[in-house]
Amino acid sequence: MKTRIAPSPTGNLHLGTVRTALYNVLFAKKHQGEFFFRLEDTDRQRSEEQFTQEILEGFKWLNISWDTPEGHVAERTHAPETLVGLGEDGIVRQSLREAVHSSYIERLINEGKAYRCFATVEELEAMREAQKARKEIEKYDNRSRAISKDDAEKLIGEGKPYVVRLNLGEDHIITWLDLIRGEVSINTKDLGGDPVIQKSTGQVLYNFAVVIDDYEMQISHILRGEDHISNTAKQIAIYEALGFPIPEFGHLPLIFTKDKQKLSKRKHGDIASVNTYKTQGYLAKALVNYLLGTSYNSAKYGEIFTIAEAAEDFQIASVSKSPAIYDIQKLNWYNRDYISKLNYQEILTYVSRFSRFDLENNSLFNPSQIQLIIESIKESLDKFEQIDEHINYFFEDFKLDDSELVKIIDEGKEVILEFISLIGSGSLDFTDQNSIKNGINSIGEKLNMKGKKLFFPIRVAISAKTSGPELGFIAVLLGKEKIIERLNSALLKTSHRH
RNA sequence: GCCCCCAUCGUCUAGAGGCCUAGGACAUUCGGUUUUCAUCCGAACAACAGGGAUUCGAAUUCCCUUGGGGGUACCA
Repeated sequence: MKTRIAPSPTGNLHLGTVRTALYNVLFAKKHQGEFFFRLEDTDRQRSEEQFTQEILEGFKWLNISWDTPEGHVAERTHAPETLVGLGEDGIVRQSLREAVHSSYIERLINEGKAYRCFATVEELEAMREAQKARKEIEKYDNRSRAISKDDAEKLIGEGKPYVVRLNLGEDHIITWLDLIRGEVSINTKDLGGDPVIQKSTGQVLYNFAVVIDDYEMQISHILRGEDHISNTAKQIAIYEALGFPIPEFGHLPLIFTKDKQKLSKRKHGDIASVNTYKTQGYLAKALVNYLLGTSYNSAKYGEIFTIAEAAEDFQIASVSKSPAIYDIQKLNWYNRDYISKLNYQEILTYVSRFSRFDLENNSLFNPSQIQLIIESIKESLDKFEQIDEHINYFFEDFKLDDSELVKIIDEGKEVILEFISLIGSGSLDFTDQNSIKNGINSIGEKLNMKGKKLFFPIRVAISAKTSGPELGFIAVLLGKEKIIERLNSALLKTSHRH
């Protein structure tokens, strides 16, 4: 059992690519097979080295690794001993395999299974126009099938450009037993005429290169998105023409956005790019779990599982057939769950990377205080990017500008006034959070206030937040001076009464 | 247009003819805890797209309709 992922470096690492990779890894793992990586970098116009690097970094971040393929040495039609295009990194680069691809094209032409088509783009356009006018289905009419060898050679001699097309032969039905969908069949007459397999530039087309490469890499099971279903029919026709054994295919459902659009780099930008999750402080394991959890669920582990755990009872046939809608809330839930399972050292590492404050070498707080602070807020972190909005008031002063917050201060100024005078009386111990808490309680009794009315004004005054750790906890860490200072400056925001 | 794929709570899903009064998770709402917020705990809300057929019995099988999606290149 050999599976693979074959991304093309024409953009950032896409969530869909990762999901497909994950299922291939999972499937291979389940059957103690191998998983390979091929870079489909033949589109020189759109491929960029920068994207290649991003994709590789993304895979590294996600902790997805691959095996090194050996290839079909015995059946090789060309010289080298090892798989052409295989790098030391175990990656097969399609762009290095052009000669290999061409050799197979030649073979197909010689065997009469493919032919040269000299029709120009203009001719083909005219043909389609005419078909349209006649209300026929627009497709290539296989006009060049009949060109004789002599005529073809003559035209080549004249330097006329040509493409190579695969001869699909008589209309017939191509059927395969899809690993996920069951039997799928497509009539060759619906394929739009004999497909081009080599461009006039000499470069082979995607569908052809894929077949050659998958064959030589000995891929046995191809799991890919369902947007490839009609490619599969064409590819099977190529496998048949070449006499290659046909691998198993499985077509995964796509990921959609809420408006049921295919998640695309162009239209949905950031959310489609893995890099976004990395830079916002998602845990790779959470993203992996989320992605696997759409379309598959583990009978044994329920919602939360690693790839290794999922592999224990993975059944390819029970992967969902219908598309999954991207749900950031569920991803966030996974991420919170994974964060909560991290130990403090791990959290500190992440949090330090995302905070603008120097947490590991801090002048205001010692390491154990930092630990208290971080552990007090870690439960409310969707992603590490949010760290500073939860801890900033510990490290720096703030301006109370938000009208909601000012309103809370204004309505609760008596509480604040009372708290200031209580602190002034010297009866509160700022080394003991219970002392502070009891103090606040006594204010509640005195003013006959409780709940929100009592706590919110103080909380907002000292943290500019409506949520966070215990007030006593915050007060002890910030200290008496800072608390008084913040209470007083909060009062400046109130409408003056005295 | 043509071809192909898909169809269970708002979302991800469980469900392989009777275990389904359709289960779980996320989200939402309401309680409890926290004299506040968050956390945590408990509960509620909420779905088999529609119509036929097969069957003693259908979310599960078949057909049609509808809806959604994908493909239809000398892109990958």
